[in-house]
Amino acid sequence: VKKALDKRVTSADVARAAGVSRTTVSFVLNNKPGFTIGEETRSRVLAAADRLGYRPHASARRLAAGRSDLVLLSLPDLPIGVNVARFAERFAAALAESGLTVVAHLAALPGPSLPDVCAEIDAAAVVSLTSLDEETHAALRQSGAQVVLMPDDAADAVQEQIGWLQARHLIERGHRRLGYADARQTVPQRMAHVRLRGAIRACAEAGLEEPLTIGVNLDADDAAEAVSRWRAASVTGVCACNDETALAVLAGARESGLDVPGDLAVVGCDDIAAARLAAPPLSTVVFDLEAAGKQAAHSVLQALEGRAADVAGPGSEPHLLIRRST
Amino acid sequence: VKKALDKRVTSADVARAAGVSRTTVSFVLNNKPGFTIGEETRSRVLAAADRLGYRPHASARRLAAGRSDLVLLSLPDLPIGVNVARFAERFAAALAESGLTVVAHLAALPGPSLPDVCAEIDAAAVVSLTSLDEETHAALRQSGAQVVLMPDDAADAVQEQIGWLQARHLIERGHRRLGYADARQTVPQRMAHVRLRGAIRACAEAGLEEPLTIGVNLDADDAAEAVSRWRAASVTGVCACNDETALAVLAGARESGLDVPGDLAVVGCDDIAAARLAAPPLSTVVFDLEAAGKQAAHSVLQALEGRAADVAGPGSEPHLLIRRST
DNA sequence: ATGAAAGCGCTAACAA
DNA sequence: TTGTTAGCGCTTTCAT
Repeated sequence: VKKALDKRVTSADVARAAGVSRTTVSFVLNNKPGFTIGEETRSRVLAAADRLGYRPHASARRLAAGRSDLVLLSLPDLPIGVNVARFAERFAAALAESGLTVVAHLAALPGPSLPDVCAEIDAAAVVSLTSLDEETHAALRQSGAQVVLMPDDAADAVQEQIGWLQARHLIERGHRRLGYADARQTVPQRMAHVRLRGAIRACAEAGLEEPLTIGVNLDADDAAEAVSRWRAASVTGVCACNDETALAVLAGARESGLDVPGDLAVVGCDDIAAARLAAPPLSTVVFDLEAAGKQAAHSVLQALEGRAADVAGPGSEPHLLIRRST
Repeated sequence: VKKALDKRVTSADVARAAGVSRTTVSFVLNNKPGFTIGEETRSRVLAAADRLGYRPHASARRLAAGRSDLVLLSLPDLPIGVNVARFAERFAAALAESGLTVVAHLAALPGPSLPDVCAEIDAAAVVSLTSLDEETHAALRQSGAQVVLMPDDAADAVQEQIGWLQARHLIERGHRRLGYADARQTVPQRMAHVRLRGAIRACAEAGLEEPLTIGVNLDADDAAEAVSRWRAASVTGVCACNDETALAVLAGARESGLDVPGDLAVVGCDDIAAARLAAPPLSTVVFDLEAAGKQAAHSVLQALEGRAADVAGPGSEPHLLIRRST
């Protein structure tokens, strides 16, 4: 038994060690459907591969086979919250079962563009959590991606619905002039705009002015300033683009000596743990991306099945609900 | 001009279109050091490549060149916080400048193991944010990774130091019996144990009993129960493994009608926004992973320079400091 | 049931 | 300065 430390173990090495041809090795290791492998040969090959610590060269395999088992998941924003985490969890679980390998592209980081990364790893499928423009989409297809999945209009509608729910929540409780707290400090949440649109729609439907939008840092002093501007404009209820921003507004109101929700009502979005633990607990819109993760995985699988699929559809309709705490 | 929609554009196509050989194409596109390319030929090749929308087949390139420009960043826990985000940001920025492509492995997700993923994408380097056991490390090397980077003893020492700092903070303020709040609900933070060790050491140094450790869910009721157990054991100060858990303890204390920090002092770790926005604001240990990210990138680059490097060293010493709020 | 041989698309000596 | 040629490690038809 000789241990080679410097050179890669190739399938030829395994073949030699097992006294068979490379073809046989390939058949055995890939469990080829044409089940023509003798039991003794099979185990001999397996043993040799194991003993030599053989790992097939993935790039060579992709080149020869002309297909890839890699799925690239593009995550837009960087501190990754629980919602996206749950999405990813379901997504990965479903794909793992089919032997696909998921790697993530952290789009918020500096570096090569999504199509470049896709090309570099030679992914079979790309799933993005944000809509891609036509150009990017074309580039992805050209990069070899066989299937490209992204939120479609339906998914956007869900985001819009979130803003709508927030505003409705406040309007139903008698608020006639609303504010909207946008995140200023963090990486701009790409979905914030869509949500705002929903809030605007809710106001319009109720015959109200559209919300007074103010960018808020995750800082009590800064939020206090925003709060005073809202107060000056007779705003009594504020929708925040996410829970962290909502917590900032809460802190700002507290600093201004205001009672929440008496003087100022706040509703967030995401249902992060910290929001539930705040005093008073935040009202927040909960949306469940788990189902979407599973569905996205199925779309990918189905599309890859025929190895010829195109842009696939929605990420399903997450259950939207508002958790009332105030 | 013919547009082929079904077949991949290969370097041969470009060569044909430009009326040169594949070698020339390869040289031009890779900007080979042996700068022997005529200006006219060069532009002709570039034009043809662009016109055909040529993208080199990355797998084929890796196979032929025998090297990879992929770096796999393994992220252990899934909701990804700001610390790790900042680390990744610096890390990616430094590597992007050198033309390396970073993709992330979300280790918390179900699916193939790190070595498997590494092999599948054929990464040149792997960086993990948690220590890898000897077996995994060996598997990674066998998977073709030329450099494997992970927190070493020094990095572990930093984590331990965090726990120590938390405990010291409380001890210095006169607390003689400490509690430790471990996360129960979330994916077990792999570093929590190391931190706890630091807290234990601080207690030992001060001649105190070791902290009473209780697992706490991110839930006020559950935390309230933990709080009453601590109170029963005369605990007056609690170190939490992270800020979210600390917020839960805060909520639990509030629910029990206790004054913070009067009746129970709490110190977290991570300095998340929500902690700063809580009432009262949380004391927390801040540690800065940005420097570590940059340093990790440099280690990778240096190691890859000689394409022969081994396990590299520390992730530098983050600046540790405690933000006192109470 | 197994092996021989022809590539997959690219790079990199070596010629010319 | 450019083209010829020989692989990289694997898959896969086609013989055997």
